[in-house]
Amino acid sequence: MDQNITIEDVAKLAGVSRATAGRVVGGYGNTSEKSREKVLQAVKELNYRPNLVAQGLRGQSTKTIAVILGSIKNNYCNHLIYAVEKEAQKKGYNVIICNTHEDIRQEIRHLQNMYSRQVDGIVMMSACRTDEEIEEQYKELYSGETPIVFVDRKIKGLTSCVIQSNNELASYEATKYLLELGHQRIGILATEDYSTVNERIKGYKRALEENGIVFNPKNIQFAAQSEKNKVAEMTAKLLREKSQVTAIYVLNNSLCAGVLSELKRQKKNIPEDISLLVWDDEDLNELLEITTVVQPIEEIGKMAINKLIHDMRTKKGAEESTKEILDSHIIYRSSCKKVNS
Amino acid sequence: MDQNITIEDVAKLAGVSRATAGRVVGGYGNTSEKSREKVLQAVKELNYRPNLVAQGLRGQSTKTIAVILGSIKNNYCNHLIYAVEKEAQKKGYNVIICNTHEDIRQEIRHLQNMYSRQVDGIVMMSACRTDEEIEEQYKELYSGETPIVFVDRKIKGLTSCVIQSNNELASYEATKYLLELGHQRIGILATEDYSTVNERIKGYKRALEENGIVFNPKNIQFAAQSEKNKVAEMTAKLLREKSQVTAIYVLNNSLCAGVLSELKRQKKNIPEDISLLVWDDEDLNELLEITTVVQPIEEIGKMAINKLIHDMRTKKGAEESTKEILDSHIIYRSSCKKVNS
DNA sequence: CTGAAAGCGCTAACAT
DNA sequence: ATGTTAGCGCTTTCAG
Repeated sequence: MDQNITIEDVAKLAGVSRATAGRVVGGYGNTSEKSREKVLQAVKELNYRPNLVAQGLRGQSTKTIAVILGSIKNNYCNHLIYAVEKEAQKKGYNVIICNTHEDIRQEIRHLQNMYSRQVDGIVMMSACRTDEEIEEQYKELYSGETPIVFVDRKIKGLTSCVIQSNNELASYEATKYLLELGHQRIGILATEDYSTVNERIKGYKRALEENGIVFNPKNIQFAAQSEKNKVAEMTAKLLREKSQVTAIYVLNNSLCAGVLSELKRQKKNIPEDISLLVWDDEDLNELLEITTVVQPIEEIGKMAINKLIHDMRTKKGAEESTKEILDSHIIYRSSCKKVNS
Repeated sequence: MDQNITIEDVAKLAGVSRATAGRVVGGYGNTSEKSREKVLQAVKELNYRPNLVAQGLRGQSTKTIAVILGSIKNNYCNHLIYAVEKEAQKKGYNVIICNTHEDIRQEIRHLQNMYSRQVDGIVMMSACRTDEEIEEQYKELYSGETPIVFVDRKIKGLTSCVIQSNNELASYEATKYLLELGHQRIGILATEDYSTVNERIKGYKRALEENGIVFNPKNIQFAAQSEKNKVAEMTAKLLREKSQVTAIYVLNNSLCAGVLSELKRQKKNIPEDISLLVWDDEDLNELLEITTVVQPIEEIGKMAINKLIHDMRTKKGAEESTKEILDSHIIYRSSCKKVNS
C-alpha cells in the first residue's frame, strides 16, 4: 500500500509524459488509444490512486461538504446527516461532521476551520437562537463565497438559504386535531427558542385562536434536550398548573423520553389520563403508539446537498434569501383520546 | 469573506517575506518580536486563515480522520462517532464519516477514497463477517501505512489493532444472571455473524455449560437490523419453538424495537410472561426498565482516536496485532423475573 | 533572524 | 495527440 505513487511514476512506467498520464487518469483532454492503454496498464500495475489533496489545492474543489449541527446524538440531526451523507456520496462528495453542542462559539470555530479546509459547501443547523443575532464581526462567516444551506433553523438578519418543513402549518394541524378531540388545555413542551420551535408555537396559537381559546403562556414550558431532569420537572409543572392540561404536545423528539418518564412516575396512562402528540418519529413512537408529526428529513437532506451543489456551480453566494418548505405529515396512532370538555 | 488571502498577502502587508510570515503564523522557526507583531497585525487586518489543503499537501498530515462503519443510524455507531468526533476535535482533527450499509464493496470503495484523501488515520467497524476473509487483492487496503483502528469487530486473518468491550465475559455474566433467576431456556436474537456477536454467543454457551444445560441451536435466531419484519418473525419463532423460551436475550440494541413490537403483538408482558435482557442502552431501555449490558462506547471512541494518533506519530503501521478490551457492565432493571423451572 | 527558492502532486495553458 | 512548464499555498532547506 505505498501511498507515494504519483502520476509521475505512472507516466514513467507507461513511457509518456505526466500530462498525458494525467489526461488519461483524469479523463480530460485528448489521448490516443495506444497511450491510454499503456497508462491504464501502469495505473493498475502500480495501484495508483490520485491524490485528492493535490487536486483540491490545484483545482477549485475539495469535494468535501461540512455538516455543522448541534449533536449527532439528536434524532433529527442523526437522520439528517444520514441523508446528507448518502446524497453527497452519490454525487462524489465526502462529509465532515462538526458537533456544536448548541454552542455558538463552537459553531464559529467550526466554520472558520471548515473555511481553512476549503470545503465546497456547508449544511448547517445553527445554534443561533431567534432572539440572538450573529455578532457583526462574525456575520461574514455566515454569508461568504462558500455556499451554506441552513436546515431547519434560520438566522435573524441574514441573507440565507433555508430548507425546512412546514412547521407552522403542521403544528396548526396537529393542534387542530387535538382540539377536535375536545382538548382545550394543551400543554407544550419545547426546546428553547429556535426559529423552528417558534413557528410551531405560532401554528399552535393560530389553531387555538380559531377555536376561540385564549392562549395561556403557562401552558408552554421549555427545556433543553440535555437537561433530563428539567424536562421531567417542566412536564410535572404542566400537569400541576391549575389550568390542568389534558394533552401534552411535545415539539421536539429529544424531549420525549423525559416526558414519558415523568408520566410514568406519576402513573399517568396514555391516552386514558393524558393525550400525547410528538414531533419526529422513531421506534419508540411506533412501539408506544404515539401520534407523531413526521418531517421529511430524508428529502430535506437530499435537497440540501443538491441546492449546495447547484450554488457551488453557479458561484452564487448568499445573494438572495431563498426558502424551501417541505411537507410534514401526521401519523395518527392511539395516544390521543377524545375528551368532553 | 475573501477566501483567497494567502500568506503572501500577509507578508506583503507586513513588509516581510513569505517565509517569515509563515513562521509567525505557523509558530515554527525563529522570528524577531518586531516582525512577529507586524505579521500578526496583518493577519488580523486581512482576516487571514491558513489553507489547510496546502498544508496537507506540503506537510505529511491532513489532520483528518475517517470513520468507516455500517450506518450512523445504528445506536452503537452513532454513539461511537459522537465520541470519536469529540476526541478528534480536541486533538485538532476533523472527522469524515462513511456509511458502508454493511456492504463490504462499499467499505472497500470508502477505504480507497480515504487513502486518496490522504487521511491520517481510520476508525473502522468493518462489514466483514467472521466467516469471510478479505479478498487477497484488497488485503493491503486493510493493513497499509495509514493506521487503522478496528472497533468492535475484528477481521479474520489480518494483523490489526482492535478495541472492543469484553463481549465474552459480559455475555457470560448476563446469561448467568438469567440462569440464576431460574431461566433454563434462553432465546437469543442477534444480528448476523460478526466477531462481536460470536463472542457474545460464546459467553452465553459457557454459562449454559457451566450450569449443565445443553445448548439448543434453535434457541439462537438471526436477523439484520434493517429487516424489521424478520426480527419480529424470528422473535415469534423463538416463542413458538417447542422448547419454549422464558427469556429473550437480545445481542444487539438495533433489534430491540422489533422484538418489543412482536412481544406486544402477542400481548406478552415483561417480565410477567417473558424476561428480556438487551445489549446497549438507550432511552427506551430506561423507560421500559429493561435490564441492559452497557458497553463503554465513549471510552472506546476516545481510545480509538488516541491509539490512532499514537500510531501516526510512531509511523507504525499494522506490524503487530494488538487488542484492547474495555469492561462492559450490566444495569439491572426490572425486565428479568425469577421463574421456577 | 530573515529571504530566496525548491517542491508536495496535480491540472491547464501553451507549444510542438 | 503529446510534452513542457507554470503555479495552487504552504513549509523547509539553504544562504546570507
